[in-house]
Amino acid sequence: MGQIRWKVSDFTVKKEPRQARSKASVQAMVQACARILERRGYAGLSTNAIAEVAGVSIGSVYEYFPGKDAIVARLVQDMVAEARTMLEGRLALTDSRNDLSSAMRYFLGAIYRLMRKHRELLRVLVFQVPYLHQLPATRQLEIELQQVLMAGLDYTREQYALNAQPHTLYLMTTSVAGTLMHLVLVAPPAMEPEGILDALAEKMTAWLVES
Amino acid sequence: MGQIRWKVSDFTVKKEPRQARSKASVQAMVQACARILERRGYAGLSTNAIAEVAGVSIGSVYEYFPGKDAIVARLVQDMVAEARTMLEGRLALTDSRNDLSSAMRYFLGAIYRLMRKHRELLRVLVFQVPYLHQLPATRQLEIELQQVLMAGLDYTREQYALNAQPHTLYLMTTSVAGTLMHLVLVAPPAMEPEGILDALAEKMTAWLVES
DNA sequence: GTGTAACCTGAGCATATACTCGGAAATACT
DNA sequence: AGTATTTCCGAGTATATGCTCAGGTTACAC
Repeated sequence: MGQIRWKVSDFTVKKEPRQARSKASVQAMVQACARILERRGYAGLSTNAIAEVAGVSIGSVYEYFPGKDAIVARLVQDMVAEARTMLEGRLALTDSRNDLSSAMRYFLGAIYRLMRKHRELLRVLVFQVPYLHQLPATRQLEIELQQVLMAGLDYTREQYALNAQPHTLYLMTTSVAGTLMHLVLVAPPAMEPEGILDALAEKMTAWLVES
Repeated sequence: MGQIRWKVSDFTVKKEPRQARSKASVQAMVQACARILERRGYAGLSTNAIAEVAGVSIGSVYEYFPGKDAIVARLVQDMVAEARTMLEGRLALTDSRNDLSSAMRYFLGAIYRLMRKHRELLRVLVFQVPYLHQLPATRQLEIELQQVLMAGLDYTREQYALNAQPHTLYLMTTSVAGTLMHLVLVAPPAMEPEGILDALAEKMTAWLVES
């Protein structure tokens, strides 16, 4: 019963790199991890492969990570950090737009482009990495996205009379996530994403205003 | 580039079982596969483990399947078959209801309960099996769900003036999928599903009528 | 009953991957 | 320059998993 559990110790670093040389090595391992995941999938990820692609020896890998899962966790952590800074920047720009619908559309577009940029890597992380949901970085991303959304709502609440039912926010996030996931990872390229994002933004703002 | 590819030969049976004895063996292997996936995850799935849990020898496994992936494919195929018969039965009942909103709610509830029933297995299949989307059974399920939805719409179109934009159907399916996935696989049990399904059904019918 | 085909067995081989460890090389410190 | 610390190396070991094959057992047709 319940999901299979992983020890947190599997996801923490063994030793903190001190010199610039070792910092570069660690970075190379994480990058190599990303490239292998993109090209060979999670099943094709091994510590030996990471060492080879990163251009370091297998011994160095175990000097800083207890295993491949810790490297994946570090990779996810870095990606979440990138997403956070990017979304914060976009949100600052969004504030200047006083139209709720266009602000929503702008925000959706930003998230879509970010996901699109890491298409293959995201596909492997979501559909193949068993412990993704239990990673601290993943949980943190969910929390922060929630906070960003709430902040945006609080801001626009002063201008519009938003009447969000308790379930509306949940339906919004899960619906948007489902559509974006399908659009980026599953839908054929023939499907025009911009028009769909337009419609999605329109529907979501309608939920907020009319609910 | 693009996703990692699997050969179709990896998913087909090696030899068709003729006697009742061997049919039972094959069924036992598929069941064992399901139990192992639920309890140990995809990483814990091996042909040796399948043979042991199924109570047959490792040689018998390779008599009928080229590898574990073929057994997983067969398992998915069986689950899709179960889902199809169940949904067809429910759809027949749905026809008798003339209220669009309650029919939608009824259908969503049926899908939710079916997913809930196979919670852990579904989680592993969706989040860990790399080739799930490329399985014939998976693609077939998507097509059939689409057809079921279209049929339901055609039926109700005679009673309501449904004005579905080209993107509305896509947004509906992906949104519902996203919400159901989160509700079943991610959301904490504390979250009350029935109320959320109520709200979801209401929103979706609103999309169909007002769009 | 006898022969044939289907079915089953499991020890064993090949391969891949995780991970160690003794020691060399580079860097920092004084 | 001398010493300590950090970093790196990679052959080697342990283990797990995929998969084979020669031979035994069961079911069925005649």
